[in-house]
Amino acid sequence: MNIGEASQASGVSAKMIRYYEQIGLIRPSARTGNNYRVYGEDDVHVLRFIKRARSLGFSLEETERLLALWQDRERESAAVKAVAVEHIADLERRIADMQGMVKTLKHLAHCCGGDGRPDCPILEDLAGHAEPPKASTPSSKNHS
Amino acid sequence: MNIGEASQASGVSAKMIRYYEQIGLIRPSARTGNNYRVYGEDDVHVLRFIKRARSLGFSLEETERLLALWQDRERESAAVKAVAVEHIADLERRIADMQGMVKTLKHLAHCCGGDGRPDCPILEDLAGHAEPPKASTPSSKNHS
DNA sequence: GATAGGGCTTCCCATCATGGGAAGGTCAAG
DNA sequence: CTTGACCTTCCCATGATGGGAAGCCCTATC
Repeated sequence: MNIGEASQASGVSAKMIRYYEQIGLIRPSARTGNNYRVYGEDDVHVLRFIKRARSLGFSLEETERLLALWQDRERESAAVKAVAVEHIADLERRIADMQGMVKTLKHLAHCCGGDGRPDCPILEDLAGHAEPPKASTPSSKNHS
Repeated sequence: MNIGEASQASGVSAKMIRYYEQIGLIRPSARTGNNYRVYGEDDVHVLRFIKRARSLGFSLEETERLLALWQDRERESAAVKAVAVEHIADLERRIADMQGMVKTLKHLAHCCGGDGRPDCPILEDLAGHAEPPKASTPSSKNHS
């Protein structure tokens, strides 16, 4: 199997497969005479494992740990669970942060007329109790 | 005011102040004879505005738009609200994504014994219906 | 006056995971 | 033999931030 076929079969882009190899997440694959990478079914399973882990939000580092545990027949499921639980906590922290933002923003947006007038509680919040400066941003932005 | 003092006063690191200047988010400040950047109260207000916007999750690009609107006396509050509303939608999308992950992970973690035995539904989920390969990850990781 | 320390300057590099694209080799079909 | 679709490596970009080096400047202390 070529890298393109492995990519198709696993859903991981060829670019990423090479990258994973480069950072040592997966082993360097075998090569054919023309220097093409060759993959087998096992490799595709590994790639799918990685893809699934990524889709659950695990970092590549965590994915590496999970991959190692997967291969270890002597693993204790507690070790796997620990990785998952920590990740859940991280996700929940980030969710809470974003929910805080949403709450504030919704309140401000609710209070904002959203009409043709310039008065805007959103800007007032961002500004604190300060007046806008005369010209603080580069007014002439010739970015072509 | 030096950059260090402006940093103190605004809560934005000196490094970031220079960066914001570099990317054109804020104007290049005046300089003293010794080439030090000098800031005034207005600059600090702008930095605080940026900081507050960032803390609400706005990207620097969105922050730039908000900053421009802040300075524009002729703005329509609808324009500001539009930026905010779009950002809220983005946050809610990301929150929903993460909540999906959390839901799945919690279920899996709940089903996992978390004990000394190797059986683990978390790994089973990640693996699909595949068996772990003999050796897919670099086993000897001499990363010092 | 010399020296030490702290602040400032610029410049380069690292993060994390991914994509884009160039330059060049290889293969299969027409 | 050409064309097109692969593959290879290498470099660059993203977004927002931090780390750190080399070198200049100012002030306080001895």
